[in-house]
Amino acid sequence: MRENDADLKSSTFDVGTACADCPAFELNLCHALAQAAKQGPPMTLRPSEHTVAARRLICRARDVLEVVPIICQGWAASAVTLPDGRRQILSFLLPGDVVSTALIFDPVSQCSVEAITEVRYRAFKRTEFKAALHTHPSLFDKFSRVWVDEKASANQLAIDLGRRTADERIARLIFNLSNKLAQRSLLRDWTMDFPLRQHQIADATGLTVVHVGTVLSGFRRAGLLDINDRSLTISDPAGLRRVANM
Amino acid sequence: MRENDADLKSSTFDVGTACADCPAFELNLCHALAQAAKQGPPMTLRPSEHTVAARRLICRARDVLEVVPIICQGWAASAVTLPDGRRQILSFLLPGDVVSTALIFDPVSQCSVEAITEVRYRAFKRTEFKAALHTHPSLFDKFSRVWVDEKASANQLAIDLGRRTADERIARLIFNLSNKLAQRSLLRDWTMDFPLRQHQIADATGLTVVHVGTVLSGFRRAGLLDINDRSLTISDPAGLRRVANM
DNA sequence: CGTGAGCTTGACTTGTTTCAACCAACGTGG
DNA sequence: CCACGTTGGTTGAAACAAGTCAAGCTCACG
Repeated sequence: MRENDADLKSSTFDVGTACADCPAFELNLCHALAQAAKQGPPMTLRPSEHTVAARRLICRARDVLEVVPIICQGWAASAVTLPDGRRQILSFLLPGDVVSTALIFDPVSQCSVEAITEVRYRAFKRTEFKAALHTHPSLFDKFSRVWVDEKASANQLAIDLGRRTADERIARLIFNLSNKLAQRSLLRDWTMDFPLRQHQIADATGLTVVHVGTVLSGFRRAGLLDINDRSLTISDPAGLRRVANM
Repeated sequence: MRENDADLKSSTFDVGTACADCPAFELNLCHALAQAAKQGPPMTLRPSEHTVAARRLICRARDVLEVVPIICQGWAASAVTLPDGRRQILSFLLPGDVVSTALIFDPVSQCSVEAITEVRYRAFKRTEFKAALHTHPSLFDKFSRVWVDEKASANQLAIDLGRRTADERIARLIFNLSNKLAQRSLLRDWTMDFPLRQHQIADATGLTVVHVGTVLSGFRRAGLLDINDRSLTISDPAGLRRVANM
C-alpha cells in the first residue's frame, strides 16, 4: 500500500505530501479520498492546511463550519461545555481522525475542538466532500465505516460514564488510547506519548482532577503503569486490563 | 401534507396503511421513503411488519440483522449490558424512530433493543434501504438529518451522565421525552403516557432504582410533577426546567 | 524572582449506593 | 375464592465512592 503513495501525491487529486506521511494514512479518510480520486472519476478537492498551537481551539460549539477538518498530526479533544463551566470530553482525536462525521452534513458544530499538542489538520470543503461521497462509492463505504465506529465509541462512552467506576473509566481510557496509537504504530513496548493533563483525563471520564490524581497514583503504586515526562508505559498490561474490566 | 397520504399508500412503493397513521409520520423515515418513491425513480421496497409484546427483545447486541427496523407504535429502549449485569439505556425509541442509523451500513447490532410497551415496527431490507439512499437524494438528505440528530443526542447523553447530578439527569430525561412526544402530538396540557418503570429510568440515567425513587418522590413533594397510572403530568414546567438546568 | 499551571496528599463532606424491610397490585393455579 | 409468588414502589439506616477544600510542592516562563 505504501508504495503507491508517490502516485497518489501526483494524481489529479493532491493529497499533499504531509498526509501521506501521516502515521494513520491507511485508515485515514484522506487516503480514501486519494484512492477514490485515482480509481473513480477525477476530482479536484484541495484541502487547506492549518496548524494550531497547543491549548488553542480549532472550533467552538455552534460555530458554522463550511469545512470538514481531518487531523494529520498531534492530539486534539472534542468537548461540550455547560454554561456553568462543567465540561465533558467526547473523544480524543488522533492523526487520521475526522473531527466529526456530522460536520459533512451539518455545518454547525455540536462541540468545541481543542488542540492538546500542536495540531496540524486539513480542512476539506464540506460541499465538495459531500459531493465526492455520491460520485465515489469506495469513499462512501469508507465513510460509513468511520460513521459506524463513531457511533460505537459514543455508545461505549455512555456506558462507561453511566455505569463504570473511576478505576475502570481511567484504565479503559488508557487502553483505548493505547489501541488507537497502536493502530498508528505509535506504541512500542507498551510505551506511548501521553500529552494529556490530569484535568483532561478528568473531563473525559466525568471525574474531578483530584480524584483522577489519586486513582493514577494508585495505579502507579500497584505497578500497573508509569507516567513521566509526557510519556506513559503500561508496565502490567494484564493487571491493568483486569482493572479495566475489558 | 396529510392529504397526500392516500396517494402514498397506493403508489408503487407501499408504505402500508399503518405507517401513514403513525403520529410521527411527517418526521418518519418511512415517510421520506414514500416521498422518495413518488418523486424519484420508482422502487419496490416492502418492509415486513412485526409486533412484539412488552418486555420482549426486538434484537440483542451482536445480532446480525439484514434489516433496519423503524418503530411505528409503542415505546422501546436501546441498551448496552455489561457481562456483570450493569446496563445503560442509550435512547428511548418512539414511533417514527429508526432503531439505529448505523444498522443501514453495519448488519451487526451494537446494542439490544427491548420493547417497553407492545411495539409495532417495520423492518426494511438493509441492502434495499442502502440502495435507495443512493438513488433518491431527498431520502439521503432526510437520512443525514436523522444521523446528525442521533449524534447530537449521543453527545447530550455523554455530558448528562458525565457531569450532571441525579436531579438534573432525571428532570432532563422527562423533558426530553415530553419534547419528543410533543413533536408527535402525544402531549396535552403537560400530560403524557409514561410507561417507564423506575428501573428503566435508572438505567437511562446511570443511577440506582432506589435513588431514582427518592428523587422522583422529591419532585412530587415539591409539586413539580405527578405520576400515576402510567401517566405523567408536569405540574410546574418552569420549576422542573430550573431543576433540569435547561 | 515572582507567577501560574500542574501534580500530590490529607481531612472532611456529600451524593449516591447498598442493604433491608415493608406494602400494594396483579396474575395464576389450586 | 383464597393462597401465593412476582413485580414495582416506598422508606430508612449505614456504608462508600467521589467531591470539595486546602496546603505544599515542582517546574516552566517571563
